Amino acid sequence: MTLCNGKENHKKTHPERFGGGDDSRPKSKRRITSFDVAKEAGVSRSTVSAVINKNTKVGISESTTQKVLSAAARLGYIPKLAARSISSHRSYAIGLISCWQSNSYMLTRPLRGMMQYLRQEEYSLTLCDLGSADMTKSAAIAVKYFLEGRIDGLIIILRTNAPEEEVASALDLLRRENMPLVLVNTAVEEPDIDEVNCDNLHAGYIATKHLISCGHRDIAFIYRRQNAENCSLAEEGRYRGYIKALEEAGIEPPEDYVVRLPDQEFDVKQGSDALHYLMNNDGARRRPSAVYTLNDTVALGVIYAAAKAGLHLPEDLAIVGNDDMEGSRLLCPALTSVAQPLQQMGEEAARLLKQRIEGTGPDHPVKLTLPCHLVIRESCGWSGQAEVEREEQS
Amino acid sequence: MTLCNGKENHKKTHPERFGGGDDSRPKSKRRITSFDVAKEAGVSRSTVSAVINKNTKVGISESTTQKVLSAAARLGYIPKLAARSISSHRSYAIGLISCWQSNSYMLTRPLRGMMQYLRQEEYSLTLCDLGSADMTKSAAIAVKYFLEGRIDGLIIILRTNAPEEEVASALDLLRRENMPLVLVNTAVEEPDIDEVNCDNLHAGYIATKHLISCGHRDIAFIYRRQNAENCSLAEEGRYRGYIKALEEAGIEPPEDYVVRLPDQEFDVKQGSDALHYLMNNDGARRRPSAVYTLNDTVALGVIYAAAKAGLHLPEDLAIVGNDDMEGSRLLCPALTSVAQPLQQMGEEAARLLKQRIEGTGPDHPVKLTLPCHLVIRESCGWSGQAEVEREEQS
DNA sequence: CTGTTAGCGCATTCAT
DNA sequence: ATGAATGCGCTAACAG
Repeated sequence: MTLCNGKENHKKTHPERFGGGDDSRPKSKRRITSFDVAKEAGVSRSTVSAVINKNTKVGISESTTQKVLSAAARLGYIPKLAARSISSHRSYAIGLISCWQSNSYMLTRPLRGMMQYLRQEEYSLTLCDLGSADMTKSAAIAVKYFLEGRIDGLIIILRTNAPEEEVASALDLLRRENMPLVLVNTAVEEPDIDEVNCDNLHAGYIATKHLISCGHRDIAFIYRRQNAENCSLAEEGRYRGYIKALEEAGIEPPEDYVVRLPDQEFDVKQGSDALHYLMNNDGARRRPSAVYTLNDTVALGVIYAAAKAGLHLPEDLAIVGNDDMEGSRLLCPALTSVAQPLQQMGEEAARLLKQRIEGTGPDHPVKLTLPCHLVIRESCGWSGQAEVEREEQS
Repeated sequence: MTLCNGKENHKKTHPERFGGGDDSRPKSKRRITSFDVAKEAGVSRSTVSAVINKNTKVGISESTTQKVLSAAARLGYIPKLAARSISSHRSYAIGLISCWQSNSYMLTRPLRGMMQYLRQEEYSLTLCDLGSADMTKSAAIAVKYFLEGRIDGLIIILRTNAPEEEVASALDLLRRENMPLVLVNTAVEEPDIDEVNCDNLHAGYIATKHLISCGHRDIAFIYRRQNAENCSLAEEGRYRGYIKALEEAGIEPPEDYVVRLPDQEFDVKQGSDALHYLMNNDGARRRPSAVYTLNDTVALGVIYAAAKAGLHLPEDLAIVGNDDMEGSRLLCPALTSVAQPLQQMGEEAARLLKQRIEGTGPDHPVKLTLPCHLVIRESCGWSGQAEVEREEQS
């Protein structure tokens, strides 16, 4: 009878899979348990458990620790997670919900950071739901996993434009079960939950400041807001940074250079539309000589439209994007863009969640804000160096 | 004392999270167990277990089944996975290894199919390793998860150009533990393992046939092979389809129109290089009027290079890509491409794996080959309709 | 500092 | 067709 394999007709179906490997790694019939390790090391099972779990509450002598560890290694002992789980009430797995589709860099980059961190911490990552239109449904899945004991906590990667009420009701569902939670990219401030964001105000600030450094004064800003009250923190932050940089340079924030896109999926077409709007301005002032867009996809649309309108970049129009999307460096001209530390955000989110799960976190909700930096390429005609370094360090 | 939450200093740190939700969903101190359901339904625990697990081996009367089900629903009974796991030797989770980076469509599209299917089958998905350069390392992680009892089986999404020996040794590691396995995108044929692929021969065939239908006879093919012996099945298949279509049309396969890229990461630059090679051909024959490339990224490079060389697409050069990458429809001209049924491949892989885990699969290894279809856009100048439909149905 | 005892919640024999 | 007993492998509270 083979381990963890209820049906043995595998043996009949794939005889090749059972051929010659048995002598190289002698498979005992029985699973190695903590009992075996205890016997081998000449101690008790609870001592083994304490050593394996690095339990500091009960002091184990160094020599005993080594005895147990070497015995475990000798026997190839791998603790059964289900058994640990049933008595420790932990699954050593965390769940992930992303409001972004599975191919979005807003998911994949943080994901890398999470996996890297969790692997070294002996946690695994279970996908709950990706790119769902209905956050409440996603939350329900996570709740089920939590109640089953599949996951110990949850990271949620939010969209900046997620409907406020939907987020609130989804979070309530999770709070009700007292599930450890960390939010990445918070759209709405939740005072009682750990959050990891990047410094969007600074993003808008360094982007705009760079354009000013390149000699521009007529700088447009393209973003999106749901409505006057309910705008996403991320985009509003970038807007405020844009305003701040202009004001510092003594430029009056030009209201008719600010384009508010309708609230829908980002698309290159939105960028084209925005540029057309800016070009056909009512003539009260010059057309902008530079644009900062809330992301690179929209910037791509601006580039397309500008090329079609016969504008040469960056001479006729300078442009800065946001997010440093893959592919932005391949554009003509290669796009200057504000990079978010997405991988690091994922790692920090995982770290915070682990602390919450294990109760080792601070007594107050943690609000992490990580710095962005500017990736300078060709789309603004910048040729300097010093400025670059200064911005990147900040 | 709250459920599944060892530390209660949460209560101290986030008092808001414990405020008013308690009356809406009365949380009993104790977890609802099968014992409670048995008592409520007036039956025994084993009956509850049999009903919940739809165990057909032991016959339960319809009326008892209903009694149990309604009692379970009334109490909000959610079986503890760890407990089920410890006695059933199943985790109801499957693992995923992808040789592709987390943002690659070769991972994300199948992933959608898997998650959708697994959710309805009450399995969860645990990420083992994504985009690792070292498959043996990935396999070691999966083995650990399997031995811990975190996962019941594994789906591996392979790269077409993964080194043969590395794949073999990684698979040996997995086979040795007798782990249920399904391969997506097999680079090397493994006679004893279930595999899901798309019909790459047909992909090359319909792409080339389409170009012939557009009136082209001088058709180049850009692909990549590691060496003469060890070439990936996927790319070799596309090559064979290309040859087949040419031969059917009475065109002699032109050896100097076949470009073999060096074995490295795909890049637009490779596409540019390939076109330059084709353009500077030794003059023994005309330059090709059409190109089929093994994927859209390389096609993008060809488009760039063609534009720089002053060629107008599709008049001067027609082009068909492969994979129908996101963004290919946004190119100028919008790229005609062979689409793989990646999402469906993921779903089928999950289905096969579940069968293997539960021992309900066929007695022989399953080799699924799913059809590709051509997505016709502007890059070949095609204006017909009938051909499109025909290809898509095949 | 270490060993003994007692569950955890479920699936799975076997009896009935 | 159903119920009672047994064990899965581990952790945690205790006693020594």
